[in-house]
Amino acid sequence: MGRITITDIANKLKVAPSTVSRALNNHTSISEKTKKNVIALAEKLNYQPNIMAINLLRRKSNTIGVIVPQITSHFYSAIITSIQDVLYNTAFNLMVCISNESFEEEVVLIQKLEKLQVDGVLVSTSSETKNFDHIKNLQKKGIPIVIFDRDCSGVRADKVLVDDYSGAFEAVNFLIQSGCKKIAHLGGPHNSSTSKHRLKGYLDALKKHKIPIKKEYIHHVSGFTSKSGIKTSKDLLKLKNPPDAIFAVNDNIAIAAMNVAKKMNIKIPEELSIVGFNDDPHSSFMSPSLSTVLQPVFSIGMLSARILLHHLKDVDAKIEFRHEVFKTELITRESSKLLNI
Amino acid sequence: MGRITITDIANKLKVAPSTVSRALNNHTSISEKTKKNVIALAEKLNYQPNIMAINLLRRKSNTIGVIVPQITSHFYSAIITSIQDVLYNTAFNLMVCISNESFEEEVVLIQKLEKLQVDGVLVSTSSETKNFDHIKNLQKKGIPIVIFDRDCSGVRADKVLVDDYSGAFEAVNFLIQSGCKKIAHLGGPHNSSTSKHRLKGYLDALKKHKIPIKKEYIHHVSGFTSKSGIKTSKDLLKLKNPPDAIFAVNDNIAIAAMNVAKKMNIKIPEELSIVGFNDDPHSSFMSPSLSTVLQPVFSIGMLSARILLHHLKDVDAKIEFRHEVFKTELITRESSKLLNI
DNA sequence: ATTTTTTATGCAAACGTTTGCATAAAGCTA
DNA sequence: TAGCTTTATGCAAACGTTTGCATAAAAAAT
Repeated sequence: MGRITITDIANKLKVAPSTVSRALNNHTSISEKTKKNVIALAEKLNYQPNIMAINLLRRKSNTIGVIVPQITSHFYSAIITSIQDVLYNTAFNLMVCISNESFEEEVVLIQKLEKLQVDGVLVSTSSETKNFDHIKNLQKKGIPIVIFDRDCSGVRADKVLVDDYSGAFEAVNFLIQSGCKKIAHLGGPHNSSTSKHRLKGYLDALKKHKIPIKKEYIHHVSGFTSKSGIKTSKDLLKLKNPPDAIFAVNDNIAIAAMNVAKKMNIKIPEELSIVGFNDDPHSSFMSPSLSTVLQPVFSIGMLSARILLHHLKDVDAKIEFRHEVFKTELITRESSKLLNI
Repeated sequence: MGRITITDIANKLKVAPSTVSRALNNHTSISEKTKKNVIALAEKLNYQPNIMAINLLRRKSNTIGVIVPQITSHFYSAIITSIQDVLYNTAFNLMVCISNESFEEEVVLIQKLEKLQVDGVLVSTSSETKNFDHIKNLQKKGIPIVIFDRDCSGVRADKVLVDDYSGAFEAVNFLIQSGCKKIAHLGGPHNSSTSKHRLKGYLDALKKHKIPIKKEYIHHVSGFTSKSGIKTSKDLLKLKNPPDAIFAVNDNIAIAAMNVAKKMNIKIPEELSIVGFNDDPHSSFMSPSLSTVLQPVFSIGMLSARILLHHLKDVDAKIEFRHEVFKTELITRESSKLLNI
C-alpha cells in the first residue's frame, strides 16, 4: 500500500509505463482514448509523480537556496517573504538557510546547498565574511548566484544592492542642514559592505561641509541588534564633549541610542538628533518616532528572485551579469530637528 | 565534464561501482587497500554523492517542512531560527513555507510538501484556518506532524503549545490588582486558537474578580501587525467611558494602542495601563517600555524540532503523541502601574 | 592436499521517471 | 492493391545509488 506509481497505472490499464507517462505529460501522438483513461485512473488513485525520480533524471532539484545572516530582523524576514511570494507560482521550492552572521556556518551552508544540487542561490553574506572563495566555488560548479544587499567585492555575479552610500550621505547631510554640528556615527561590524558604505557616506557628507572628522565620534557595534547598541551608545554619549546628532547604521542601533539618551535625560531632538537606517515597522511607533532611511525591502527580494528565475529559464543564455542598485528614501520624523530654512 | 559519479571512480580504479559504494560507506568486508584507494580518488576528484539518487532509493527526501503564517514578526522568525539551529547538525534540510495567514495558501503549501515527500512537517496554521482536513490528509500519508503555537483542535498529533490562557489570565489579574477597573481587550483574529485562549484568560480573570464584562471593551483586530491595531485602538479609546487598561493580544497591537493613546494625550500608565503579549525585543525600548507576557520562543522551536527528529529516528516506534505546553512569564515594565501592595 | 571457512569483489536488480528508437496498426494516395 | 505516411504504442536505456546474492580468491582447518 505504498505510493502509487506510473507502473501501477500502466499495469492496471495494460499499457506500458511510457504510455502512461506520455499521457500524463500531454505528449504528442497519444490517442485521446488512452489519454482519458490514464488521466481518469491517475486522478482516481490520486497519483503523485515521484519528484526524486524526475529530479534524478533531469539532474536538477527544482530548489533554490537562499542564505541570509539572520531572519529575526524585519529587513531580512521581509526579503525572504518577498522571495517566497515570487516563487509561490513557480515550480521552485525555496530552501532558507541562516548563517547566524557566522562565516563558518555560511561556508557549511554553501556546501550543503551544493550537495543538494540546488538550481540557484541567493546570498547575503555574514558580517564576518571577507573571503568569497566559497561563493566563487559554487559559481564554478555552474550554479547561478544572485548576491543581494551585502556586496561581495571582487565576485562577478548578479547583484541587487542598495545605495547605502547615498542613503547615508543624504541622512548626514540632512542632519547638518538642520543645524547639527557634532555628528557621530554608530557603525556596524567592519567587514560588512553595507557598514562600509554607510560609513563612507557619513564621512563624505561631513567633508562636503568641511566639518572635521573626529575619531571619538565614530564607534562600531559588534552586532546589528539593539542589545549590542546599548554599550556603544553609552560610551558615545558619555564623552565630555558629546555629539548633538547620531547617524546609526540601522534602526535597532538608533533605538538603543535613543533609549540610552533618554535615560541620561538628553532631550531628543533638541539636544540630540537621531537618524537610523531601514525604516523597520516599529520605528515609527517609537517616541519620539525615529527618522530613518527607507530601503525598498520587498523590491530587493522580488527583483533578486526574478533575476535568478530568469537565469534558470534561459539556461546558459549567457547574458551579462546584472547590477541593480536601489535608491533609498530619507524619512524624517520626530527624532531629528526640522530643517531650518 | 559533468559531475563525477561513483561509476567514474569505479572505472578509473577498475573495480565495480558497488565496491566503490561500499568503500565510501565504510561497509563490512572491504579490503583496507581498496578502501584507501577509493577514498583517496574520491577525495581527489572531489566526489559528491548524488542525493537525488540516494533519496530515490531510500524513498525519503531528508527534508523537513515548516509552515508558518508569516516570518516578519519576531515570534515566528525566532522559532524558525531555533528550528534551523537544531537541524544544523543533522542531515535534514529545512523547507520554510509562509502561508501569509491565508488558508488557501496553507493548503497549497501542504500539497507542495507532500509532493516533495518531506519526511516530516512542523506547522502553525494561518489565522483563517478552521478546517484541518489538509493536515489530517498529510498525516494519513504517514508523514509525522508537529503542531506548534497555534493548536488544531480535533487533530491528533504532537503538539507544542503555549499556555496562552494562563498568560492572559495572569496579565489581566495583574492589571486588576494594580488598581485598574475598566480593562479592555484588543483581541486577535477570531479563528486563531491563541486569540481564543487569550480572550478566555481575559474573561476569566475579570470573572474571578467579579468585574462585569463589557462588550464595548472587547475589540478584535484583523491582523497581528501594529498597523491593523491603530484603527481599533482609536475606536476603543474614543468611547465616552474609555478603559483604564488594555490587555492586547500581542505587543504589536499594544504598541499601536500606546501610540494612539499618546496622540490623545492619555497618560500611560497613570490613566491607561497597557500589557502586551510576546515580549518582542523592541518592546522594552518603547517609551514607556511595554509590560508584556513572555513566551519562550526558542524553546518552542527547539522542542518542536526535537520531537519531530525523534519520530524520524525511531521510525514507527509508535509512541503516543506528545502534548507539551510552555508556561509564560509576566514582565512588568513602565506601561502598567505598579502593584499597590 | 583437500575441504571448509573467511574475505573481498562483482553482478544485477531496484528506486520511478522520461525519451529515443523501433514497430505495429491504421489511414492515405495514386 | 501496393506503397507511403501518419498515429499510437512498446522496449529498453538512462539518471546514480545501494544491496542481496553469487562467486572467486585467500586463509584456515583437517
